[in-house]
Amino acid sequence: MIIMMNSSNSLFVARNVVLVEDNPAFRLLIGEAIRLIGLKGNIKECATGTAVMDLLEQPQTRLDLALVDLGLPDMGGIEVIQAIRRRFREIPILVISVLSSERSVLTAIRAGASGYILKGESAQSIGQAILEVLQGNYPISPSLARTLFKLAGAPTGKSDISFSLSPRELETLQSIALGNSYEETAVVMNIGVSTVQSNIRNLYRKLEVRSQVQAVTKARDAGLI
Amino acid sequence: MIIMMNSSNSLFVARNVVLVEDNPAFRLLIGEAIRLIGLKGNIKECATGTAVMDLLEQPQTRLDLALVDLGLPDMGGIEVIQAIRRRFREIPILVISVLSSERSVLTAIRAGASGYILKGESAQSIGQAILEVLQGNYPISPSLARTLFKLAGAPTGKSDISFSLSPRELETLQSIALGNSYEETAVVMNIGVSTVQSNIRNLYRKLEVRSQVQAVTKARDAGLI
DNA sequence: CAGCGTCTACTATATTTATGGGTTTATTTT
DNA sequence: AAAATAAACCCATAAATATAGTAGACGCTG
Repeated sequence: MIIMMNSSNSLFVARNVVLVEDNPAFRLLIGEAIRLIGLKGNIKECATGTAVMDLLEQPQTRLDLALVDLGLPDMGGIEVIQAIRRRFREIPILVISVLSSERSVLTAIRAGASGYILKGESAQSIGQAILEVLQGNYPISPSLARTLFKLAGAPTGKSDISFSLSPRELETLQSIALGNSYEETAVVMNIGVSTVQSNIRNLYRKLEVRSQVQAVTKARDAGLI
Repeated sequence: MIIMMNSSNSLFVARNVVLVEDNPAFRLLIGEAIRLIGLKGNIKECATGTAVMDLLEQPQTRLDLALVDLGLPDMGGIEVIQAIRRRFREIPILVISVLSSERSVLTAIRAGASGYILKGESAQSIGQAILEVLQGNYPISPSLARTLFKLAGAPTGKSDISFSLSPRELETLQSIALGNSYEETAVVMNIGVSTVQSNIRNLYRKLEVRSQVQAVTKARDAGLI
């Protein structure tokens, strides 16, 4: 787990790094982490998303590494990541955030992050993570590994949209999603076909759809199935 | 990153461990890893999948940790993981394998693995990984982290089943999957409703289904949509 | 208690879908 | 070259689904 620090290592040549972080205290912490691992480079600090955008727009800008915080005052860190990734296809982008939610991790990964580490970590650990992304690895805080496993194993693709279907309506929808007809659904749910129709009608209204396929698709996207 | 070894730590009480591994050399390596971290426990070694099954069938069997190799002589390690997971809902299951493919990692995770480490690692690293799973973390070899990121970010869920739909049949199906009716599909495809019906009928036969929802579901699973 | 939502149920009609029957054309197999 | 196969098209019809109107029983909330 310990990466040897070798002064002849190519990791330690001068590098162009952008640090996106609005909080001065954390800028110091991360600066400390960078010093700890002996990384020499030209470090640009951006406190806002717009500052990053300005930097990316300049044609002469070169980057080898981006360290970005998700919580910025003016725009979402996710958009910043996407913008950086669009401009520099290959560079490592390490997220350093206080946010530990599944949603944060997922959106960051989808946006193009190469690693995700929490701010609770020590300067030493953060430095270690920086070394790893530079080597092409994908460091992640141990407490987030579980989240990552879950995401990898269960491709839910959950959206944050949530529909307030009643229990029976949900059951009805789930039965339909399995490919059951109204009649089959009525049998397995121990209700009449008329009731299935009622349930379907009501959940169609809630989901704003007008066919089984649309309902099932929408429900899948919303993670109801 | 370094976990302190503290003899008063609850990790080091006696534990019931099962080691599933057919190769004697690797059994020694893993035994060495266990000694290195000072884990005391009752270690059962199984060289075959059936041996594990026998063990699981005994009512008095108690387990706190499973270490399983994916390459077994008689049955797939995946099935072993599933069986262990069925019997013991909560225990950590650490995969120790030579297989580094995306597919191996994914199926192991879906089967219920709590960590995945490659056999190329040192006894020290393996021991470290064992400590981590015991703490509820999800250790993974650094070289696999990229795979995990990819899986988490791009939930393709592709199955290897492939159906030979003709181009028009596929188009028809895709239109239906968007929630279009036969009539709407006919318009966008510049054909008659009758033809849509024919296409649908033919692809139903190929997919062996009898409704839109079933067809769309099957096609999604097969990665056609 | 009046109102709202849920769950159940029925009737009735309109629309859509599933499935039967075909034809033609092109490709592959025998 | 004849036969078989599959794609793409059309028609007709029975089955299933969507939509509308209505309504009783139940529980919850203001």
